[in-house]
Amino acid sequence: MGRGKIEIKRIENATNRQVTYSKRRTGIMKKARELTVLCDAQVAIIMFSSTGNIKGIFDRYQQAIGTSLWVEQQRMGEDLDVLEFDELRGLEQNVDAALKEYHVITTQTETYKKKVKHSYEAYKNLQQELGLREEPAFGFVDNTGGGWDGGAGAGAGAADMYAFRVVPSQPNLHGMAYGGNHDLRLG
Amino acid sequence: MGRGKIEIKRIENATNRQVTYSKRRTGIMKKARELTVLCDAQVAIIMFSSTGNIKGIFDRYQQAIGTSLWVEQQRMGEDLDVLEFDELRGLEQNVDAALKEYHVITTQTETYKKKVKHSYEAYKNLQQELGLREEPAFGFVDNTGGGWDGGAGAGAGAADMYAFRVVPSQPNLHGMAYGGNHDLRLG
DNA sequence: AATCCTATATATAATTT
DNA sequence: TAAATTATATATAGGAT
Repeated sequence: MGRGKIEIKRIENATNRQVTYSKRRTGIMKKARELTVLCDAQVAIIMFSSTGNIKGIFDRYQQAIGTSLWVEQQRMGEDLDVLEFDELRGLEQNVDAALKEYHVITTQTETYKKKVKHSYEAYKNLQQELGLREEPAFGFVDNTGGGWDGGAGAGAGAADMYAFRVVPSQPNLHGMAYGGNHDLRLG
Repeated sequence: MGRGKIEIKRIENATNRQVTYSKRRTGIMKKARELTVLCDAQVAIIMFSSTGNIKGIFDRYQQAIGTSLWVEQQRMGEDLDVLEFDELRGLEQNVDAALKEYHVITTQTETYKKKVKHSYEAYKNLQQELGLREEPAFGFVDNTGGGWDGGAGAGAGAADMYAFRVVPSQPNLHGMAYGGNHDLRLG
């Protein structure tokens, strides 16, 4: 897709890798946005690039907490970025941080909202039937508020934004309380 | 990108919409897979198409529970699908179901695993500092098991799979127990 | 290291099978 | 309908700024 054909294997040169990441990320996000519009679909994309420099990360962190750890945009078709890093903690010796980028693209319709609600109920049932026992450590969150309909009657075709972030813990699927074993010792 | 140029707006014809969804989904997944390889990045994509017929959905559901609600693949660069639907529940009148498709593409390195662990710790701290209070309803889950390193020493470059699914609830960020108000009444 | 610039590689809309 | 085929629209690699 360019002047030359490239083999799909890790780009060893860090600069080139970052450039390619940036370009291709843009491309994927564009396509995802198109898909949401064309097919009335919901697409959520989370990308974690393994590159990124500490200065840039720290700058973005400061900017982020300037408002909130959540950086939300309610306009449809916009991207959403949330960043967090380990520099902040300083509890380990690792020097270069993970730059995490969260992107969510979504189209929200009343019809969809209903469907999600139904699936949610169905899923709860399935969990019981299957007796799942995993204790997940991360959480995909719906930040639209307490309920599925957020406010008043809500006009058809209203746009909402779903977002993702890392959360500290979750109960297991049988109602266990928060506070399990999360001693994340390395090696 | 085809015989004719199309305008980026909802495709009204349901058949065409589904065809386009399918084709473009394949395209996006391919690009995401390439990105993970080229840039040593982690990319998670979740797509919810609003179309899909009941028969096909039910077939896929049966296939899914034939093994597990989780359909996992440990090979790197593979996709992951988890499906659930509201036909199963039948608690509402809605006829056509939401077909949900979860796709996760990931490259897992020891370095990355460390970074995630650090970010996780950092995030916990930030949450306390910011006093976040949201009670998310969905969860992005890490299904690699109890800890970050799953087993023994673990060889460098080992591939793990992160997956996403809907979970029934989460505690808030201050340690509240599972079992809050999740009465999802519709409008 | 971002942004612009093309030549080329890919994705895909329309069409055919 | 679904799958293969193409003509065309887009994405992007490599280069210049």
